Amino acid sequence: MAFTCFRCPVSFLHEISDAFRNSFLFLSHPARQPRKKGLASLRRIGNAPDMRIITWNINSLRLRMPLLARLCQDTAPDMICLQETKVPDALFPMEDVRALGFDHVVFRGMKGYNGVAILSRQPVSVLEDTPDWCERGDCRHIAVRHGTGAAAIDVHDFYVPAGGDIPDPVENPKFAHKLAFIEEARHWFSAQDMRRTVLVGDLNIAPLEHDVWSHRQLLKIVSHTPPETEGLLKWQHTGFVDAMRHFVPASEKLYTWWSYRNRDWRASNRGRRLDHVWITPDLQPALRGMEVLRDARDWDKPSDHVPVIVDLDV
DNA sequence: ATGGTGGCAACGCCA
Repeated sequence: MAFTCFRCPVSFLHEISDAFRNSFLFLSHPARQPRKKGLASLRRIGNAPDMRIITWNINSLRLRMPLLARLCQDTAPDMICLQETKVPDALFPMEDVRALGFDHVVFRGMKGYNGVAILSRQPVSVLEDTPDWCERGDCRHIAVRHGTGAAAIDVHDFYVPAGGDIPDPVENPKFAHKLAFIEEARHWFSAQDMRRTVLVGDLNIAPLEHDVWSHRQLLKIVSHTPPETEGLLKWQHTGFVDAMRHFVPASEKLYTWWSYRNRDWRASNRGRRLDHVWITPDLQPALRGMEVLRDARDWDKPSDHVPVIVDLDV
């Protein structure tokens, strides 16, 4: 890649136009597996949804490929939005991902850090007209259109900068970058005419009091400081509603991340809700269920984030 | 108040 190109290239699996090959591919993959009973607690009503989307900061796709396979077996998602894939595009494990039944994959990765990917069972097309946030060439956002015409749904997958340790934009350039990122995102989305849009990802901010284990003790901790939480809510209010809080009242604790640095994450339960699912209000009637897969935090060599599942009847 | 762990990639960064 030329040094002058700050934009990471978007790579995607070429559509296979031949009908015979399509049907062969379809048959060569296991049919969509039944939803497993382990999700009995899923906050939903009725039978299988039309579309199950999962967002997960996987913290290295290649290292945790077996966990991704398990996630698919257990939950049979239609689409998975990953963050922190930590894999350059040239090394993306396309064959492994296809073997899980995702024939339509888009990704934007770089060496060592960041990286996002969307895995889909059904065709998607990349939304090309998205900014290079803060002109960094970071791989922190990718978006697709699923379906066509009036039934189309746009899905944005974000990995917001963590922001370092010191909550001061003057002292800490990483914190300044984080604030600039969410401000730029707010501006961009406020200018969009959004319909049937889902925004998911690791937004690295826990905006509500009960999105953290101790509101008082975390007010000066990056991820829960007022400039971040206010900035994130302003971004959300450009046209989204919080789909997770649609199911879990704001008065109830809700976390998606537990630090590696806690000896017993479940006992101490010092969690934060850093991962989010937002939808435009026209999709609110389609909301069928949501689940934070807490058990994934105890899988072998876990990510510090757990998957969040949302079911839509679209 | 401090330090605790993990991934990547190379003996330090980032989270």
